[in-house]
Amino acid sequence: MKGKVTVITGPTASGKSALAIEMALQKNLEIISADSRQIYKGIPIVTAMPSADELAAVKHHLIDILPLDAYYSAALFEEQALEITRRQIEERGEVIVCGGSMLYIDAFCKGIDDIPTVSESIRTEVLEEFNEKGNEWALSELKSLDPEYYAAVDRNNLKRVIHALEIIRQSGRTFTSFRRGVCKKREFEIDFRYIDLPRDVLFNRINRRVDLMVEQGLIEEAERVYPLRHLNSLNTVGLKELFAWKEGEMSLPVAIERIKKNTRVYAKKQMTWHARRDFSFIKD
RNA sequence: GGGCGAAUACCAGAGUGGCCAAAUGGGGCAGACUGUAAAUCUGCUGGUUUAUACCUUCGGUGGUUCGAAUCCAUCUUCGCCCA
Repeated sequence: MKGKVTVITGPTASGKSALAIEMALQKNLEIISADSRQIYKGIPIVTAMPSADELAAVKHHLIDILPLDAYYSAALFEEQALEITRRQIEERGEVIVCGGSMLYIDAFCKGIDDIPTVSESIRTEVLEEFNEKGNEWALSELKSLDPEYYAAVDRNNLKRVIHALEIIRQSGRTFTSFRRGVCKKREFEIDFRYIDLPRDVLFNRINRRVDLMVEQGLIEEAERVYPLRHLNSLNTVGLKELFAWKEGEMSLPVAIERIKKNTRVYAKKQMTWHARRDFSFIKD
């Protein structure tokens, strides 16, 4: 089954969605969203989700479908996006993947290792033990259970250390044993398009878009989900700053400036990821 | 006109004789990253292509001292107070 996938990516606010929708309309295609936040329901404004009209005009997949407390991951994305891709290629021969979650794009194009999913019970078990015993424990535990990964991880990044411990406990094997890092072959052709704008142009777009979000009701949206603020899906630029404002940590104007700044930082991270990752394999 | 206080790196702001190229925060820049990734983590931010090295900095000038961002004199600017 040969087919073609146009992958549209780029930093936030670079105009990916508009381009994807334009292309979809032109060629009568559907869009698979590769966005780790737009996939959740209830936060359309912060995530700059396509408008209702746009969604009505072009079928979007993996967008606006998960409850805010649902677990999701790049691996799940790979699996689901590939499944949809297969169907779309059968039906239309082509599909568009569009989004700025670079890890998801990477997982889609190159694949991600098969690592067992950690059960809820083990997740909380490890977390509780960590809260009780602290960093030292986590590091020494990893050192004895998986010295190879211990040598490789950024030991300041406890989140990764803990994740490795979860995997080890879940599987009874080292985390290293799962980390193959091989690039999977895709049966379809990938037309990879990265939208690259001059930084000052992009940053102006970001600043304007944040103001626009506020006009569209960003603050109300944040207040609506405020009670759920501990959820990862809401640990998001545009919300966390408003949560901080709600907590009295900063004024509203400051919070809005912070959103702009953090969005710029986020865009830079996306640019760095793209610049440093090797997507050259796609060209052949 | 008189009195007092302040002047520090991009910004804010510590530092009040040597351990100061100067805390800390903000901002900026650069980077890591295969499992909630818009997350998480790291480095740099006076100059010298490398530096446990050298050079130039703490409003200006001139002093005191072995040594000054720190002390003295004076000038400038800015705040506040009395006229």
